[in-house]
Amino acid sequence: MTSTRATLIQVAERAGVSLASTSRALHGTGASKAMVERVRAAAAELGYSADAIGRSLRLKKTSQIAFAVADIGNPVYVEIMRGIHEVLAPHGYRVVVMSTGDTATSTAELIHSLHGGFVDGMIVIPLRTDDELIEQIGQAPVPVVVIGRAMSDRGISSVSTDSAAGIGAAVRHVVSLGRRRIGFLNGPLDTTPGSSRQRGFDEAVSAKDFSAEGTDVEVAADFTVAAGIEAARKLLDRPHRPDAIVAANDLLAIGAVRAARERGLSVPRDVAVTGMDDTELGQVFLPRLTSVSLGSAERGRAAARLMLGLTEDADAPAQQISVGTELFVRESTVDQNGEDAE
Amino acid sequence: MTSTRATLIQVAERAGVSLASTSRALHGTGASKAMVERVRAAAAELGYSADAIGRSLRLKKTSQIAFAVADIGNPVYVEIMRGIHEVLAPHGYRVVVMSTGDTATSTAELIHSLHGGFVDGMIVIPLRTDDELIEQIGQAPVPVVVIGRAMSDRGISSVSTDSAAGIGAAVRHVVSLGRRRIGFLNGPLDTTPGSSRQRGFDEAVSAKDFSAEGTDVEVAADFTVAAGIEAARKLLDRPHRPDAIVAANDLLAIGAVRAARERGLSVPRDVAVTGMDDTELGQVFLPRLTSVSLGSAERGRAAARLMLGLTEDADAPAQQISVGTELFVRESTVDQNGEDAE
DNA sequence: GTGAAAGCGCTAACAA
DNA sequence: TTGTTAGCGCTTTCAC
Repeated sequence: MTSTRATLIQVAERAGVSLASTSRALHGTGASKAMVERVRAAAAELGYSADAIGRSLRLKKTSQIAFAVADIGNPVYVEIMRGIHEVLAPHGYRVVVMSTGDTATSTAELIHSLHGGFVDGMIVIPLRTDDELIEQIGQAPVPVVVIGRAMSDRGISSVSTDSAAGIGAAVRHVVSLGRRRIGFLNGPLDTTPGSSRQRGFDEAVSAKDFSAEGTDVEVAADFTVAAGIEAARKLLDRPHRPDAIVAANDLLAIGAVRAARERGLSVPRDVAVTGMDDTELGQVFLPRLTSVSLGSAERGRAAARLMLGLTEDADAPAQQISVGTELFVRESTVDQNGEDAE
Repeated sequence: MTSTRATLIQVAERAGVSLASTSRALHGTGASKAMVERVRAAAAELGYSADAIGRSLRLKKTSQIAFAVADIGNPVYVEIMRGIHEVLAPHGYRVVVMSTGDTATSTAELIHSLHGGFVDGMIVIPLRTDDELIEQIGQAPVPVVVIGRAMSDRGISSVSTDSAAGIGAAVRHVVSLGRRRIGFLNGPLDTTPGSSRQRGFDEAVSAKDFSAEGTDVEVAADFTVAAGIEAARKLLDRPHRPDAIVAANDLLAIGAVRAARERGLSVPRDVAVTGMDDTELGQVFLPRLTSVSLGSAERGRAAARLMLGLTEDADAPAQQISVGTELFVRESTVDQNGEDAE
């Protein structure tokens, strides 16, 4: 950790040519073969690497994109980040992680911090999307892509997924399995995911081909296993116990499985359980969770691609990408071979 | 996304004072109260925010720290990153995520990229630590903190954890439960975690107070559930089947539970299983996994603190922090109330 | 206490 | 093709 970095001026002196020629020979165009050769050699001898800051100042481009999220650590967000990184890294962009979690920073503050000019754009997953946020994004000095609700009608590029449709798929799946009473285990209704999933359930059970006998709804305090256990107990203790529980995410679904086991109920025999997000957690759970994938990595990739477009033309019209959902059927709804399903 | 950012010069003009005074009034010292007032007002009117790049160039400080890891997405790494972020963010540092995963970039290349000068330091978790890597780190133009093996004797600040001792704790735990035959389910031996955990197991079973009847060892192809199932099957199919399996991480432990269920064995009654890393995955698994915490978040925090020290004095002597391990006893070894333990 | 000016490392417009 | 020079936005000597 002792070596000092060489500057372009030093390379120029070493090569015995001008600063401009040196710059051109290394990055730009219009340098003779001999010049390139000469400068390259000098640069190599000095172990030269272009200074990112000097370059940024001149080019007005940081080659950095921020990824802002409430709680880095949430498996779904991590998966999204992976997708973002996968697309941006090959284009020379670095990903700066910003989190509202550990400091008392709000999403609005994160967006405001963009005025510092340390990134060329921001991909954000807001917990709630209200008018104030939309306003904030409109004021942002760099392109912002939102993952969550569709917002292109408000002039903001966004990536969404039809979680409502995903809930519908889960409901139809358990009904097709012959389940008669469907419980819906949702998270807080005042969140974006909570409200859209509720809508999905309501639509699914009011469809004319919905053939089950009845439904029950329980709202957990948040999207965690603990809250899921709590709420699932209530669901299972209803006079007419559900024989299927559609949960709004995998953590709630795991809570539902636990609550069922507490009561000596077998999953999926007595009660089928579905999750949402298709996390690794759910995939290795016992029983493996039937879950609706919202294409997390793909949402990240899509957002990153939108961002790449915006970095080229910040005033391009707002785009809107919807990533499809997919139901993965596993042991928590279908006893696949009887030996390890419960 | 249309607003343009004001520069310090504009603020100076607006306030009708010099550039120097403006800068001093906003950040520095030695400005009169009236001046501060005046400049603040002008800055507020223009919505001024200092440009991070111009500032960096002048101060030779980016306020960014890189976090480099093979595979962002690994839950353990995510937890570490959370710890890092938690410590660095309040100090005004941003965290830049670098991953060797999706591009063909090696750890060595990531370290080399530090010559670009876009961060003030790097926290890295190398997959393998050989002499070449140590050499590379010695050449790095900014402070580097390694999470993994202890390396302060090589002049590199590092954070480690005694996973060998952790395996020992797990072994003693199952023995204290009265288990007679202990199986060790390890991951690849040519990795840093694999080799130290093997050492831990060997030491534990050769201790003179080790009172079990026998041991078996199986090495999985990698640290995943699938590989764990595979290797655990072999362990369970031995002539003298183990009544306890100590796994080298939570994913392998989950594989062991699965393999046991396949054979109609009950966990923990027929076979007790322990994991390592104490991931959320293990905590919500069914049965909840007894696991040895290696203090992931704390390792991240410790590394971040070391880094903060190094940013103040890059030539300070290399420090070495060891984060303690802790055994969390849960349902996979102790049937806690009979109702939901398996 | 305040202002003028230099310069961090780089690229690009302009001149030769 | 090559060199000279200005300037990106900022902080900090240095004079006053």
